[in-house]
Amino acid sequence: MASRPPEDLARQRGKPPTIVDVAALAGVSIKTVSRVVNGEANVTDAKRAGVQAAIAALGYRPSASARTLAGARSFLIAMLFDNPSEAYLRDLQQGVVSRCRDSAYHLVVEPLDRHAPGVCDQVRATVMDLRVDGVVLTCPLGEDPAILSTLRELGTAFAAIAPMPGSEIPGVGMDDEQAAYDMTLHLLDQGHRRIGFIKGHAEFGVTPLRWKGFARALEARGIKPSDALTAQGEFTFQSGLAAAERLLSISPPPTAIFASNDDMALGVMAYAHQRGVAVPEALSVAGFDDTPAAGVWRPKLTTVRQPIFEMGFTAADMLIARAKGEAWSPTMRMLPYALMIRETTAPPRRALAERRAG
Amino acid sequence: MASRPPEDLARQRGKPPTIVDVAALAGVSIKTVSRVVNGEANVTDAKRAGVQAAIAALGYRPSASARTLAGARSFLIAMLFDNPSEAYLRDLQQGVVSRCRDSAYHLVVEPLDRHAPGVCDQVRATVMDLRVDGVVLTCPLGEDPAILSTLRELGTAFAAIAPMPGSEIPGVGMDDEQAAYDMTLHLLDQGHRRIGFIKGHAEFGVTPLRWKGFARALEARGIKPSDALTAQGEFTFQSGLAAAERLLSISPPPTAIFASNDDMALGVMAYAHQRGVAVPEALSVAGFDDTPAAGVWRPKLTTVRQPIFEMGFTAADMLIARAKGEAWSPTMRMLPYALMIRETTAPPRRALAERRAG
DNA sequence: ATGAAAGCGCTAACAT
DNA sequence: ATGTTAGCGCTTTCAT
Repeated sequence: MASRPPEDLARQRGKPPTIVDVAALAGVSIKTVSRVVNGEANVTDAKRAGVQAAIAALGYRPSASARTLAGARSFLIAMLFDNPSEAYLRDLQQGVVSRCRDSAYHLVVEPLDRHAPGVCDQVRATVMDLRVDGVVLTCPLGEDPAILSTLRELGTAFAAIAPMPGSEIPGVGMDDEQAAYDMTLHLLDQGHRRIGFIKGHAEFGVTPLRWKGFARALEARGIKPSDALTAQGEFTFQSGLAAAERLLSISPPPTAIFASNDDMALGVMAYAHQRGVAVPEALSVAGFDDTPAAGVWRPKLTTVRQPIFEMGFTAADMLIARAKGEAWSPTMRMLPYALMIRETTAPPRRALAERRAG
Repeated sequence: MASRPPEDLARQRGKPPTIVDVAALAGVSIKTVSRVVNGEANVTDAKRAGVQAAIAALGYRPSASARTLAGARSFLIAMLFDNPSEAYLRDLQQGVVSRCRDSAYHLVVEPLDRHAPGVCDQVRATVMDLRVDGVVLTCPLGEDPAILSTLRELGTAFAAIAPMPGSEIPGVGMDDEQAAYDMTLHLLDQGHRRIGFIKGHAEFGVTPLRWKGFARALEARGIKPSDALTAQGEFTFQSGLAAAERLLSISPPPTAIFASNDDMALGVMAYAHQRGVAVPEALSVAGFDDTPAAGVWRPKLTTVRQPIFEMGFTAADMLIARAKGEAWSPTMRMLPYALMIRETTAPPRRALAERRAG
């Protein structure tokens, strides 16, 4: 008997169209359809147009599984994360997905607990089950030796968000140190001399960077960074609040506090509120990130705008380009940041008084 | 020549192990390996153990693509969303992924703009590219006719988060109306009589439900809900702040405000702070959701705890069960909620004075 | 510039 | 209880 029975009829309704259906409609071989779908050369314009028409008519979309099995790519990017900031995560996801859409890629998310015993197995499972084409490592996962070595062992491409500069880890970041330097200068320029600083979570690579930028700016103006005016935070609202409590209890208290991220800066503002300390009149506050909340709270927070969406977009771009076989330069790309000077920073009272007198 | 050349040697390093490698190592056929992997019957304990040992030794994980192509499932769940609350989204994702892990399933995320012209194509692309086994519809997507019909057309199973009760949409939710009723009763019991209410975004199904619960509780105590004390919100901090401004400008002002979600309740607190209105002394505030911020702000927000993580978990569970061929009852599952009575609700001043007098 | 044929790694249907 | 065989829908050679 013939080896292809009522196949084509059976396809009428039910399962989605395949490359065979498209080829039949367009009157070409499946290889030509494949060429058109993948934007390859060696197809005449007429045939290409015909195939495209057939694809549109059938609403054809190639099966990612079949492509994965036959080819070498899965059309899947995985994003690994263990980060406390929901807003940060959302922006990143949005950036990655936005890049994925143009190339029929999709984003698989993998929330992790980096201190749990089974993390590496989790990572291995995701990569091996899905054969993902690349992995986006949300900070601080790009600094995790266990995860990094798991990925390298698997031979999976990855791009870290804000990896340590000079660490040779491919990824996307910004100049955290310079940004912190700039923001500190802004505070200094307003006349602040006693500036409190809240460090980020110790496990994040950006934490020492932001601190360094802060300290360098102080020193540029002949001020020695003081331990008393430095508090350890964890990038959470709660830890910012606690740090503010400590910082504002010393005397004389700082006239400004620079927190290593917005969530902590918001915690500082909440504590100041509680204590009746007026912001920015009695205390200036600066943050880092420019989360949605920063622009919405009153007074509006002065902060550093991180290009989070763009970082996600760029990381996905690197990974997809590599999967397509384009040149892969495992380097760190730097994106521009911006100081968002809003309402929480102003000259300190004393400086104000002196200026009036002067 | 023999038809299987140095295949097995070539596999030494490089590509991941396949079912053939496992079968060879265990000395069984690939079908037996498949049976073990899929937990099917008809394998002796000895063989099963041998296969499991081989799997462990090789670090074998079945290729999802191959399984998809051969079988009928993709081991992928997609989550579609267009929701303003980052914290909500994160909890949901965590819930879904947590259920996925036991079954080698993974989560694909698809942020959408439900008012954009191309949404349905986006949905179609995700489902067709990946042949996802199920879709989680984050509210308010479970009420979007266009998305719903696209999914039905595609024959894709879906579970909505908080679909309208009685709408026949399968999913997971809680009794929003009853929860709002309970919270309102709490306010009433404390002596409040003039209670402001901030409605949620008009496009969300829960919005009229929460309002109804509020109104029903008022009426149970002989109070007529008043338009003047009702404000329209959009589930954002900003809209809560604006609503508070309007509500607190009428005279006499309400002694309590019940916001339809936490972000808006936080906006109310921020406005009250700005105006020097003490919470809860001069104004009680209640929210809905129990986001992380609710337990961390001072004073801590009284709110309704939504089982968001559990909803995600359950939705994934329904979808995975269906994909496995288990019984699929396209119904709405109800999960329990809880009142979190914290620090932002207290008897109103006048009531306090009366009690003292009494 | 185009196509034919051979798998990719699995599961399903059917032996045994 | 176990194994054999035929695809799933594509991409990859390799012809033409």
